Amino acid sequence: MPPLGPPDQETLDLITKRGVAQIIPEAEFAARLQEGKPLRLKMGFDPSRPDLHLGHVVGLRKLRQLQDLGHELILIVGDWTAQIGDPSGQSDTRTMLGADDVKANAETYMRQFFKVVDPDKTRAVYQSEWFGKFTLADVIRLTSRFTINQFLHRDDFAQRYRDHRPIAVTEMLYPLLQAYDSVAIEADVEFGGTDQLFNLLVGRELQEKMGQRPQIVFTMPILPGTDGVRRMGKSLGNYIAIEDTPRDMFGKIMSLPDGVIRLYYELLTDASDERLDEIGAAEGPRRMDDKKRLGQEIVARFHTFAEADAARAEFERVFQEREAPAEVPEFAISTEIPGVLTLHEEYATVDMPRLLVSMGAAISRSQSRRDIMMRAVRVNGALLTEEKASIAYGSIVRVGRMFIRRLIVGE
RNA sequence: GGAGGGAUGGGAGAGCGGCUAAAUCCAUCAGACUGUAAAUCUGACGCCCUCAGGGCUACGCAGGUUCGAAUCCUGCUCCCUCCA
Repeated sequence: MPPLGPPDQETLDLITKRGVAQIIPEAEFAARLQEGKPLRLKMGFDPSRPDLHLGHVVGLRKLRQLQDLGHELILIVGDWTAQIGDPSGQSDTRTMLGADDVKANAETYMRQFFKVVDPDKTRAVYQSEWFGKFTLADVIRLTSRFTINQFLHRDDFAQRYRDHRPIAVTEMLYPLLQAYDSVAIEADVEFGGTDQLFNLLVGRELQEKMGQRPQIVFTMPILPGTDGVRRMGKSLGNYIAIEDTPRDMFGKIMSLPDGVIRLYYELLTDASDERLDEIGAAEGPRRMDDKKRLGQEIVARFHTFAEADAARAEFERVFQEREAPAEVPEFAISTEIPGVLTLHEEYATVDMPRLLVSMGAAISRSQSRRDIMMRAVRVNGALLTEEKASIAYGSIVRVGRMFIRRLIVGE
């Protein structure tokens, strides 16, 4: 590893300005980068939710940039905090994950994680390394360092308190545990979304109280999900997963409201500031082209360039030209399949609503009927209006935009 | 320990004896349009059937009152707030 030199101004700007919400205190962060030794970068991870999406990638890219300067990432596997649940989420009671589940989830997580972050400069540690040994006395000592008043200032708590909505005692513990993690690993910088600000600051304060150099707090903007409004999150169903197929990843990006494209470029790519301004100002077809390029770039990062190009071509073909995709999944029919009435030499007579359920196009016959009534079902491009139909083998059945299958004869 | 409030469809949230498969909003799905799986507009949105009609389930759980209950009563379970 080359000796750590201070970053040049350009790199420093990229790290501290681009896709950053707040660095506290900023001057000190710059100073620490000049110290010439690897900083310990801290990032937490909730092992009950091992699926990474683009919202996480914003932070991971930042970590990567710093790793490339020689700094070291310490990933905290939050096997204890996961049981509490972060207050910023909906307050659902969590069940305790078994050690095996945690481990399996952690592995899944790492597989995705290292698509962005450098594994050679990453160390994963489990909270149970220190909390496993914690005694009640330790807990009391820890809690005694803060007041309820401080915690009630946290936005989320303040709001709920004002609205007379519940705040669980354990929720108070969450920031404390997270803060103690920083002490345990002697973190130099902790990263999180802007919603994490409070927790990160508690860590900073606790370190100071315990005689350590307080960590820098580094927050990043929250990436909106595919609805363009709410934060990207698995529970909200508006996420683009790192492991989505190229087709889905591209499609989901195309389904983003136009208004957030610029932000996506800003938080997820290295596009120059000039380019960002262009994107913000683009109108008409150019806007769409920017969106397609974004899709390609992101698909390429998590898959390959070839797949990215293919995803774009496929999208244009299927959704713009309204043609059948290059590869249509097949569905084999036989008399065993509900909805198939009789098989003839070259065609089959079918009960369409029932067949569509068998094919997975709809969850119930009622739903299928509605689809047919709403003119959403086509066979080889021709609108299907009757429930009883004769369909030639090899026909392409399409329901809406997304569902498409070729019928073949199977055993 | 005391007082009070609540549990309704994927979510939020109306309804408070029949006109309620249950307003409205969000989400979802479809159609039109288009420059996209953008935006906008329109429509659908429990399940089943021999389907312009019919049937069966459904408003925390279990009973009850009633010709009829998400709506009233009783008992349970769970949740929340406030006061101490």
